[in-house]
Amino acid sequence: MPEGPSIVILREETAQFSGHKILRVEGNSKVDLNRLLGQTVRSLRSWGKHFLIELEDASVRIHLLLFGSYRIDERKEATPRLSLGFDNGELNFYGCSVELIEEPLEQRYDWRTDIMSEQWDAGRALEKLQGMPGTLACDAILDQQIFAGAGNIFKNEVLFRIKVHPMTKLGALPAAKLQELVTETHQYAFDFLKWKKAFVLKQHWQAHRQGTCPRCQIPLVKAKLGLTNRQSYFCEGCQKRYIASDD
DNA sequence: TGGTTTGTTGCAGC
DNA sequence: AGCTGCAACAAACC
Repeated sequence: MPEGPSIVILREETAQFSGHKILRVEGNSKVDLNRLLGQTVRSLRSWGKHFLIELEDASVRIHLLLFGSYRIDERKEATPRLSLGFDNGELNFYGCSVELIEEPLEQRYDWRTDIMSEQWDAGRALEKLQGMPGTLACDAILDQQIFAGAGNIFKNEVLFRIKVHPMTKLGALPAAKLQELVTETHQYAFDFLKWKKAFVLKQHWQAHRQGTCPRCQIPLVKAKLGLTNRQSYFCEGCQKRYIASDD
């Protein structure tokens, strides 16, 4: 469920509720759900992996984390974390993080950082990356302050596409490769969206959870690298580990 | 069958 | 003080 393109799909699937009043609220979320009752949905938005329900005097922020799920006009057996009833259907969330945002969304979120947004600013991302030469490539792609919406699949697929070893420091990358890292992360987001909608996302994985390099036909390396302890899949044959001059 | 995992936070321990 | 690593959450997938 949870990477940026999946949240865009969630936003599209729930568009029917925009402009409708919340007639019923239930759920085991710790936030005060009563205050949502009677409010009209101003807009349904997303920022990175965040799904945002903008109401009249607050917004609800849903983060599906790793295992979260949702149902539209149907229910699962489990108790919903948040269930919203409208005059034209219902929206149920399970196993997710729910938070209330009191301030205006424009104040909280910078959509230039969201890889799925029309306001995505590649130049700004590049500047941020240039300012952190010691950061590993595998950590940079997971940084939500730079690529909001990118996750572990992105990390593995983008580094494979641009033929960069996950342990390469940004400062060691040639300028053109750093630029490629930005453009391919953005490009992969829309490939992900297209393939997920067609139910063929996994078929297009070249490195993530794969055993053999499709370019070199040698075994891929599987290792937990970087600050995040997330699994990396990469090819030691074709993904180059650039070395900085001061290393 | 059960280990793994599209994620993040908070806290214990050092 | 600031880091690291783990628990917690909770469920589909191979």
